[in-house]
Amino acid sequence: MTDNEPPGGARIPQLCQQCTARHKGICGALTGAELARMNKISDQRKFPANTTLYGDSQDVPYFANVLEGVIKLSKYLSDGRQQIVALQFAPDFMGRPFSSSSELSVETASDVTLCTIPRRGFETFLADSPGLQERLLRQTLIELDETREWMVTLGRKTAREKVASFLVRIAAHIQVPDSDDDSRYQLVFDLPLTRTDMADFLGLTVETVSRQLSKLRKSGILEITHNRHVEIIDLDALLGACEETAAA
Amino acid sequence: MTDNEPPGGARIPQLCQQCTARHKGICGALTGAELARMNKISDQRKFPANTTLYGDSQDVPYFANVLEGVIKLSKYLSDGRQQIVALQFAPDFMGRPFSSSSELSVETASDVTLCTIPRRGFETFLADSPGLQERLLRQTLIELDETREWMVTLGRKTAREKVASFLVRIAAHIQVPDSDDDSRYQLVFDLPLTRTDMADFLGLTVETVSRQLSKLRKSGILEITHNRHVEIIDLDALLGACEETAAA
DNA sequence: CGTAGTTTTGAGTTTTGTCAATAACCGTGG
DNA sequence: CCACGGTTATTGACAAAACTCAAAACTACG
Repeated sequence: MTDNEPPGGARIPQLCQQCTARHKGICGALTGAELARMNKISDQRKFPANTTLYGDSQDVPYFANVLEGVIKLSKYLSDGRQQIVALQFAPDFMGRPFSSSSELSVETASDVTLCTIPRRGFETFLADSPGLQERLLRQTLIELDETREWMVTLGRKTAREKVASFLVRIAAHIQVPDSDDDSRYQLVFDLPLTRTDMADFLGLTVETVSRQLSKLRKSGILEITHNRHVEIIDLDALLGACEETAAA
Repeated sequence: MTDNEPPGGARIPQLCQQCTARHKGICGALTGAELARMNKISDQRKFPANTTLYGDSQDVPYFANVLEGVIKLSKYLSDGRQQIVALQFAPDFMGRPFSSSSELSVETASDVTLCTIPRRGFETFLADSPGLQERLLRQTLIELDETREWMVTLGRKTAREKVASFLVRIAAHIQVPDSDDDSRYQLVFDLPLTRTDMADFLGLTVETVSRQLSKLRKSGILEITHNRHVEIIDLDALLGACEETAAA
């Protein structure tokens, strides 16, 4: 592929063409020319699992599209209790424009590839492009919806329902390398979180998470090998376990 | 005050001038001319406590600024378990542009005054005014921050900490009629929620909420009369009770 | 193979939930 | 002003769910 700019300046950069985020992510709002400009200031970077990208009370110095892997956003109480408040999967957009008063810690849960964009550059960009701003508003509203959905899980579900809901959530969002299965749920995947992280996402203890997983395993709903590798055997039963009716 | 339009068309409508939302709410982003246009299609309306403004899975047909009172947004599980996912106080903006896939029920918790704007009108407005869109994005991001903050309460705090956190939250947000006290927290106020609603916001049962309130009362941190009327006696102790360290 | 880190399992305790009874509050009408 | 009925809140006794602490099993990796 040549690098010649066509007269209109609307060529889509090579890098962005391959990028998953091109279709569903924030960049989908951009014109070819804008993409080219964005591409100039953005940077593809890889991080190993369990890297702290950014700690408390500091502004993240860049925005990013998650291209691969899972990011966890968490909050801490002063005595160390932790709550994971969001997981971000590809092609989610990561970052908080207009600076954040909320103190969040941003860590990679698995190996992660990001397309990073320096904060400053992105914010001028945002001011120029109403399309981008609308896209960002839409994505933020969706995140808000999902966060509220998870509040129901945290506040009102039992340990069993929480664990089942977590597995379903992962099955719905995770990307499995060379899987041609693009149905609604992945039935086979590796958990991107340790038991401790799962507990911190679900508002439970490690032991409770482990016990509930064991029960799901023993009742034949799923299989777990090597701690992380999950196969969902009975999807309907798992979906049912996300919200069990008292009666019956 | 005369009603003559000045040459520039930038007069601020009488109604909006008085409106609380004028300063902090969504309308602060508007120019005088825009306010006038918005004012033509908006409508001030009062609702008694415990009115369902909008039920599940329907789009709210209007947007609104909350001028007075408290709105609760809640979600239900199929067996009736309820979780309140947000409380909206004046001058919050209420509504979900671009339609919502999430099924929310919107009810008044107290008597409420709204400045309503028909959905259609607001959305064309939004498309025209980048300032409004940015304002909306900012407010949505703040809501997301607050929701995440509350997730920590739901997932990781004890019953006592939850109840204390709730009281502090109310003290920080509620408007008290003819109070000249504009400090950070109102020390005297009426609870806008029943014990049942408090329980549904905190992920607890009514009985647990009641017991924790009794304990706070008996330890001299606050007084409660007529069920709803709260006086905070020892604010520091209450703030401390929001996040208690294991040690000690 | 051995070691460090994770996960699972067990036993006992604590917190919170459940069920049931009592008490307080609110509006209405005598 | 007080009595009444309906609703809402409190309290108690008990049960269940989830947590804590401790030990054993598994996994990954040198």
